[in-house]
Amino acid sequence: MALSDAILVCLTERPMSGYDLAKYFDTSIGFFWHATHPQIYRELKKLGQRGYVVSDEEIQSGKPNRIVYCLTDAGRQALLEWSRKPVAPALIKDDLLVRLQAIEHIDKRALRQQITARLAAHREQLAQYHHIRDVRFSHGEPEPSDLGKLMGLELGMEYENGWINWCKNALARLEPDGD
Amino acid sequence: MALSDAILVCLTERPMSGYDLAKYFDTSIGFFWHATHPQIYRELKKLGQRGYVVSDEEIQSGKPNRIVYCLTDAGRQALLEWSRKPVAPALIKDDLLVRLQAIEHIDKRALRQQITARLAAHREQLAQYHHIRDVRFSHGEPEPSDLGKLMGLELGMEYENGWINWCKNALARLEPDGD
DNA sequence: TAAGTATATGTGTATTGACACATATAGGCA
DNA sequence: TGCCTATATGTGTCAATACACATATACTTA
Repeated sequence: MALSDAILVCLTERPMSGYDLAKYFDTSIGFFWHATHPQIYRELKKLGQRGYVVSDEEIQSGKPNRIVYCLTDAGRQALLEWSRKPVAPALIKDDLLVRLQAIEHIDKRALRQQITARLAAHREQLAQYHHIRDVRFSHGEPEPSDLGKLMGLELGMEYENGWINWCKNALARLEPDGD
Repeated sequence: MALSDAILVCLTERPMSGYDLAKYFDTSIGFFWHATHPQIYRELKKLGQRGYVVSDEEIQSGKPNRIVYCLTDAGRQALLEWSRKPVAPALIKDDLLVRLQAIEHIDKRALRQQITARLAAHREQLAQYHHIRDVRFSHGEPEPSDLGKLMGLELGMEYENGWINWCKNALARLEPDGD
């Protein structure tokens, strides 16, 4: 899998151009999957060849024309079939944890600084999730189409909270030493 | 980065052959970084060319000879320099969360099954972390060289607990609907 | 006027990673 | 005897990913 599927998921929201998708990947879905624009443009072509999307060129004066992609019935079917396949849990795959395994062979001062920076980064990310939840989901029950997005946010919060707790404990453990 | 650095980290533990490393990547460090054996063998050659490891062939009768790799001073230096570079937080990158974004276009029954399976998988992983902690780190203060490994385990527990909480809430949210 | 930023689409290439295939031997089991 | 598993090292190849480069225009700011 998976970039192709992630794109199909995005296009259930609304028809989008490659540029739109690239921006979308930098925000909402980008919390759970990443892609650069060359990747997206190439993948869109493949999806078109498979008949999962159709493109429509929007003529624009001055700026380059937008090529807007739209899901086909075959694309929706592919998405449905993909959603039935089992998913393996993603592994953590984090540099910082790898470094920790060789704690006696690395620069401990740098390590403390990195954990401090991480703590700040995770707090900021958590604040961003809270902000999104407050502006989008604070008005009673979410609409059924938004439920998944809210659940995604909640996982993000769970994840960031876990890291924040860990960073605080880690710093407490590492502070005592002179270096 | 990073497979090369992960291998250097492993070799701080003890000299290892490619086969040893592949097994090591399936257990301890494998919680935070993954690698297949062809990848490891190729990377070891590159590390040798850079002078970060030296190899020593252990003659064995019958079985193929083991080529055991050992860190050099240059390798230790490279590890130290790597440990000073800032690390970006890893993103979550999880299929399940991507699917959730298109919740109205996927198979909801399959989704519930997948979350149920995930809950079980995360509980099992958590139990494994607890087991490792109990057998390796239950005897008072950990040795300095083991501190990082203990901290890694703790992050793993934080992570699995977050997922477990989320799965339980998610199932509660999804159950009510007939389908 | 020059520089930077946003819009919009691509190519070219290198690195990484996944996975099948290949080889060789010893030991256990049916 | 045949098959599977464990030990041990590789090659060959394709897909996925990252990143630099290329192009074209409009608008804003110094």
